[in-house]
Amino acid sequence: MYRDQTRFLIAVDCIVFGFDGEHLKILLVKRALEPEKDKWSLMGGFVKPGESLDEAAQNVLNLNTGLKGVYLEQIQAYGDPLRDPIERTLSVTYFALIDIHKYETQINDEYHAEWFLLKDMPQLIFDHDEMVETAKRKIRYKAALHPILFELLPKKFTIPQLQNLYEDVYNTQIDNRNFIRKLTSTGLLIKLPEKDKSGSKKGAFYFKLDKKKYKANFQAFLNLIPKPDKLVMG
Amino acid sequence: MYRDQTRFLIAVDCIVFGFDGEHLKILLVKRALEPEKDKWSLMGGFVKPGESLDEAAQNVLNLNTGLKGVYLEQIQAYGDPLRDPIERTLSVTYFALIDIHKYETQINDEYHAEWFLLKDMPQLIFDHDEMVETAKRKIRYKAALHPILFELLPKKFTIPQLQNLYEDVYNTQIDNRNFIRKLTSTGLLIKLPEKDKSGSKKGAFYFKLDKKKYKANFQAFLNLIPKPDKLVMG
DNA sequence: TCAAAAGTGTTCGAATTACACCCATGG
DNA sequence: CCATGGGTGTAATTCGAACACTTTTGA
Repeated sequence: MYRDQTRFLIAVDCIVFGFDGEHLKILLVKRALEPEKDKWSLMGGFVKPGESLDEAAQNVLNLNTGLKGVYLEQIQAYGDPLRDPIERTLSVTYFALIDIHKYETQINDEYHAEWFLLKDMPQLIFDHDEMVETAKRKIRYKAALHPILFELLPKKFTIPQLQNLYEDVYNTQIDNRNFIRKLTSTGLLIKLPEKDKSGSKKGAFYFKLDKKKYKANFQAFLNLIPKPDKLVMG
Repeated sequence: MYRDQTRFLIAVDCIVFGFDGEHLKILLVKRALEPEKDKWSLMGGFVKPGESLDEAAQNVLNLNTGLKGVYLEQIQAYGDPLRDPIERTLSVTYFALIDIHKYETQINDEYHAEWFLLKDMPQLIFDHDEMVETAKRKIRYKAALHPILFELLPKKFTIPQLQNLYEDVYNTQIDNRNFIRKLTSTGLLIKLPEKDKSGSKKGAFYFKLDKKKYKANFQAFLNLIPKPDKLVMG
């Protein structure tokens, strides 16, 4: 068999993004064990026998927040020998996109996770800050071409909400007429008869995703961001 | 410390691509140890204490081929509990892009790795076929936007060579006038005075990469492939 | 001299941008 | 009635796709 080979701890760490209508946020927890106990950290956990990586990530998320069936995507494996000072641990990172409103209270009550604006999040333990940077790059890169940001919104959402989201993710201003035209040309949206009156007197129509088209066209290239060439991607 | 947690074997597996002027090829080895001894396999190896993942991948490549400083990029971690029948092993895959001609003989003489056309490569062990499929998707995805395919060519190369490469990777025909125009508009190429006469009587001018611009513009979006929207990406 | 590949320009249509006004409503 | 954000159309430009002929030279 594979004698004489070293075995290592394997962890998954989740970068959980949410959107409050204005800004992208990240969900952090206070680390429960030494070292660095009570410092802010990504939510993570060790992979257990019998768990695949994807399952481990879903379990970590469920344990820390109570959420199930969340949109998760593997980002990268981090294997620096010294990244965990106690014992060498390989970490596989995932990003998670969740509808912040649906779970906001639940999270704060039952669990001790907390949302932070990306701009003023605290420093994290180990190499977690680097992981967050990579996750931010990855989400920008991917969302420039694929409609993943819908995962951050409720089932019913308005176009101004969506535009705010894109504007925050790319830190840019988007012309609303062009944005709407491109958006409707994708055929991904279904207009609902109701309006959201919370944002303005006139109210904005709700839309929902056309699930079938969403799944069928997920790999197709979008171009909702003007001149993505100027953005630094990677 | 982290007691009561299980440790696992960690491997890296490299999907090594080369280009013979006509077609993309993949470099495979005969597996040296049981189980599945002497079956075709990706080149891989266990991660050792003190080795980062990137280092482990470079070492695997160096051990199997003698190559150093190769273009390597992490693709994905595979963690299915049963993917290795002997003992659970996490595998982190990398793709490598190398100039096939520079190393062709060396590889065949000293090592027992062998180049295969992607179209008629043998079946591989474990989940290696799936890894290759993912690597192919990844390289197509990335090369549609970033100039990584240059890594497959010698320092001096001709535009027809480059076009063959793109045509093979995307299994499509590209109009040479449009291709040249887009290519020169990137400013990445420097024309050399010499010609390559091996491909035609007239001969084709050699070009080399403008390394500075290559590095500076690596993240910029290219669009050398007509209508990438129609390709399945992911 | 001719076969075979390299190299070069222009036209057309589609897609993207820039841009300004009316609409609906709650206060 | 008016302030606020939501929603709509058009013209100008840019970008990509389609397309055919001339050049070079070794055999």
